Amino acid sequence: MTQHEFRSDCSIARTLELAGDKWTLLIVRDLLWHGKQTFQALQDSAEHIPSNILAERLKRLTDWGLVRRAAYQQNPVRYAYSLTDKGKALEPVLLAVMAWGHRHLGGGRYDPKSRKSRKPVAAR
Amino acid sequence: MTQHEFRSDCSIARTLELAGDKWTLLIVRDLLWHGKQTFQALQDSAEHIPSNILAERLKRLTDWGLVRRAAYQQNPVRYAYSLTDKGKALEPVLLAVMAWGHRHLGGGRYDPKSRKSRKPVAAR
DNA sequence: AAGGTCACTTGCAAAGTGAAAGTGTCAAGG
DNA sequence: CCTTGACACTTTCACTTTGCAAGTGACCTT
Repeated sequence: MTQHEFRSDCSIARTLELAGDKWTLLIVRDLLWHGKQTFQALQDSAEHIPSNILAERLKRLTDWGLVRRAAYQQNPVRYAYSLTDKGKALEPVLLAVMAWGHRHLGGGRYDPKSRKSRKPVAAR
Repeated sequence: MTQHEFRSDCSIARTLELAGDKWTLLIVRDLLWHGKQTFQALQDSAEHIPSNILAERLKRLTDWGLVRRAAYQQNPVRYAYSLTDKGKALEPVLLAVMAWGHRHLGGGRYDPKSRKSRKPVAAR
């Protein structure tokens, strides 16, 4: 991990320096829950992340040790991205964010145990 | 709340459209845990949020119904910001983010029950 | 040789960010 | 009465980030 000057000691402030944007947690979501492993697969998600942003975020997540990149074949070389333990440890964050968005923004819900998604619901 | 076109049905993607930046959750943190109520108090936090950003985020949080603004005195008018139930419901998100940042980025920890902060710890 | 896939990279306009200074309201002090 | 000061923002502007589109290079299939 690159050494980094944090704004403050606050764990929340620090985490937001890594993941405080509209895309990073979606990449983690796809790696953790939706079996996406390749650049292409990540790019094809419903939210249509621009490829330059995806490349930059994967680099950052790799630098910070949440993601690793490995060639899974040669000729042609193809890479698989996967979460490290540090990356997988974000699951409770995803679950809490999802629960809030489901309850208050009417978004869908995904159940990691059954690996199934439930329909969204009207916001209250 | 302003009607808003969400990128997708995903609850996480939706929540990130509201709170996917480096500041929003810190404002919620200060309102929820640190007794900050005024613009000034929020601005004086350790992370030094720029005042234009603070104003814009408070407006957004208010539009989305997580925060309310009320004059607590006249002559001169002074405003107090506070969280609605919808805003308070973000506490589990804050807790999960904080736990991750404490464990993996060496940030400090705050205990809502005792209202005390613990020292940061070296990252592993 | 031509076309296709994958994994990015580049170019560029538009939007967002942040430091600093400014505005308007009112109260208190000299 | 006039200056100073607090509070709650707003404005300005340089700089950075974002996002769309197109391009690149490696390699494979037809």
